[in-house]
Amino acid sequence: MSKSIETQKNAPPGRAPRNDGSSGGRMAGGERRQQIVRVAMRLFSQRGFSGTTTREIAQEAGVSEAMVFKHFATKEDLYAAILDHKACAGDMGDACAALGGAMERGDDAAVFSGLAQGVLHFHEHDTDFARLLMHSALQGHELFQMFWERNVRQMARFLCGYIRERQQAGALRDMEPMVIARAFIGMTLYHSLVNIIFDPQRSLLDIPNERAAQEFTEILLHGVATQATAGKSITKPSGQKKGLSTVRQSVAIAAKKKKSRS
Amino acid sequence: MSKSIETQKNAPPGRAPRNDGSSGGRMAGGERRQQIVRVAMRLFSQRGFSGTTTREIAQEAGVSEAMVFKHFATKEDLYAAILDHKACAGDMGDACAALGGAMERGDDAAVFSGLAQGVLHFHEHDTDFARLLMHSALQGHELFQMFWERNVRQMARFLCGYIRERQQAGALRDMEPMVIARAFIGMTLYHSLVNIIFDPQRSLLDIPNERAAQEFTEILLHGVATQATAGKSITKPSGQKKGLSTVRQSVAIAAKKKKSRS
DNA sequence: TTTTTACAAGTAAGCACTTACTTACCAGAA
DNA sequence: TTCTGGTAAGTAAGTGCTTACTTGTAAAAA
Repeated sequence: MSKSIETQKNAPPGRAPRNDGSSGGRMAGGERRQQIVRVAMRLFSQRGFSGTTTREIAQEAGVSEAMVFKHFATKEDLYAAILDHKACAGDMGDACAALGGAMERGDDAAVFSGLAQGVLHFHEHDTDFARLLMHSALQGHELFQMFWERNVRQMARFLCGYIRERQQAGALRDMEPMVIARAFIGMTLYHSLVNIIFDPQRSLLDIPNERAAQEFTEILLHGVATQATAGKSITKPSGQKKGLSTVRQSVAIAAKKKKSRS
Repeated sequence: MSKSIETQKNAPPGRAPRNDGSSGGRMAGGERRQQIVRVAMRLFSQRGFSGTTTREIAQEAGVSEAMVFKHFATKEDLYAAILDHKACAGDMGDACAALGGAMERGDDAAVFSGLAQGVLHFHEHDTDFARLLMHSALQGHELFQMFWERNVRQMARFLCGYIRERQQAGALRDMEPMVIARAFIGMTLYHSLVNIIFDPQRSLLDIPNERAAQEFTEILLHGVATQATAGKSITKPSGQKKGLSTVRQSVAIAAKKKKSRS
């Protein structure tokens, strides 16, 4: 829990709070700063960086434009402050730690399902930040790169490590672990994107996060083919299937060579 | 390097050369219009709508700003023209038609793999449009809504129909078809998004589209668990599983009522 | 000739950011 | 307690620059 910088300092000494800041009135510097950040995040996430004016931010925060520039030297600085603060906050370590037990038990369903639920819940209860991230990704902002490195990439590698272990234990099939990781993160993250951005009315599919996580896990682990078909399909080498398994074998070999990558 | 590339085509018909279109010179109205659209799409996709100026567009197209407004009454009109043109062009009917053979044969692997390849190739060779779509989705532009209705939603419903058929034929397990469709489209589309936007250097995973399509299909149909594990997990009814299947049954009933597609 | 394609040179509005000034708050001297 | 001065929180009204969009005019094509 890094309660970095921000506020803390100028403690209001036992005085009447006086002011919720929603409009007009005076506020302690730190609080006002936080409020501006909150408002700015909402607006940036809705309209994008260049689609949001500093005047709008000031207006919604109930202060004059000059106040915004008292706290942040430039508009870009304000943007960076948001991404910076949030990117560092989301640690991803907590999420992984919560899965520790399931991992040691080798309970794959719990591991994958827990991971998916973590991601889905995070996005659901911080929609603004998720949208902001998409904006900054499209914009190619360097702070998105940072977020990608610190969170997504880390998670993918972590998941890969677990998958490799389980493959060696014989519980998972011998496929390129990163492909499996991408498939699962893909189902989950895409589902979030649809819920948040593409189809917030959920006109196509409207299920609670827990169930989505379970179903995706079920699909990842066991597939959607019936067992009869599954067995047939795996053992029987049709033309196309043969091609596939050849590819897969060469991949497995390549993967072993590449093992140095941590 | 800012010299606009574009222009090549429009054969000057044995006339005074005069014009390569790159700067100055005359062009037939329709061609110039198309060129402006092409340039605008590239810029909008890179910097977003409000991040792109009409001056930049004119400059890159090798004309004056006034020309842009001769062809498009407003900047918004230009934006709409792009989305409109492309959204209507991508028919999704072709893609589905190409899968017809595989569908009649009941070759699930070919159907899913073909679909994934279609999507992956489309995004790869029209990266600008994919990025533009993301921008317009975030912006909540009405033309994205249209694209979603006409393409993504249609594809999802189509896929659902196929999945239902195959479930009734006993080839696929009895899960909510839309969940399966979302899972598969999710793997595929997320993979595209990573390649195009999040990690264009492909630092985590760099495989050709054909292989990605095959591997995702394999995962969807058969899962990643080994068969021993798979059998155990499917037959053994844990508490969680029971709850899940109850939900699934009610869904299946609802699905039967809805069945209009033949 | 007329029509179409083009652009230089605008204009008014909007933008990020600044300046010069006012107000609220609180510690400590009277 | 009551003054009082230092300072942080606040603003109205700019600054100069950029933006989307226009106008008037020239010239190539038909």
